[in-house]
Amino acid sequence: MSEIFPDALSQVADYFKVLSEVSRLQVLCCLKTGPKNVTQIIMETGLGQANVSKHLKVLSQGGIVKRTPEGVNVIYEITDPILFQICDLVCDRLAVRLEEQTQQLEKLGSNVWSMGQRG
Amino acid sequence: MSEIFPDALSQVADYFKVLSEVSRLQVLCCLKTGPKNVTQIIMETGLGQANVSKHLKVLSQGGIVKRTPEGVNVIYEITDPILFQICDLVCDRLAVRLEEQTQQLEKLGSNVWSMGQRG
DNA sequence: ATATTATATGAGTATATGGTAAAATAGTCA
DNA sequence: TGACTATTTTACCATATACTCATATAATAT
Repeated sequence: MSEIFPDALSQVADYFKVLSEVSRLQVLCCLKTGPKNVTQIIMETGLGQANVSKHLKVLSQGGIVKRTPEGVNVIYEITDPILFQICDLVCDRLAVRLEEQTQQLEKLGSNVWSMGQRG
Repeated sequence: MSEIFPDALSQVADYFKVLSEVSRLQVLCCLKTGPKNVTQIIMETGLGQANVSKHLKVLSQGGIVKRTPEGVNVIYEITDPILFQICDLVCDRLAVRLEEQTQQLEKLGSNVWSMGQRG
């Protein structure tokens, strides 16, 4: 975010894009507890096999996950502990927003109520 | 990222999705120096008028930007300072990756060189 | 070599989204 | 009211992508 030129921003955008899909976040959550092979990921997430394979490819090419073949299996693991810091910040932000929305709803509710009571 | 259920993850994914487009990051960079109206954003970013308007809507609905009409103009500003912490973390990560890639290229280069010198 | 298991890839479809041009809306002033 | 400016919305096209099914590749064992 230190540059205004689209060239630098596109890399940041690409990073966010990798994280902008629920299925991929599911896979990452699944990998949070440690390295797993594809079959384990498929079972834990409940996603389709080809689907998981493709998402793992995206995550791998995005540098978020490391791929290490091990015999017949392929082990995937999260390369970047910063990832969870990022996700935590987002979660914090979402929590704040949720709280704000709740407060606004309460305000709105009281307005509706007072209007209902009398013009 | 604290939940495994897709329901919670979809909100995180949505947040990332808003940040996963170069044009929107350009707009956010432009707003980094302070609140601006749409015309200013259009001029600073060089993006099309309708395009900027749409992106501002996405940013606004995503809760990343606050919209305040002011006479004929509409002022937009970043609601969430955490945003830049997130972007900074991503930039840090990208920098690390770039460095790793550079090192790998150097290794590769030396290998190629030694192979060229002799088997 | 063949079978088996684990993973990756290709084709096809449905959906989502970015960009642009044109029309619509909102606010202000004469 | 009508003209003018700022912003939003609509219609449309092109492109990207998530998902599934089927097939291909890779590694291992018999």
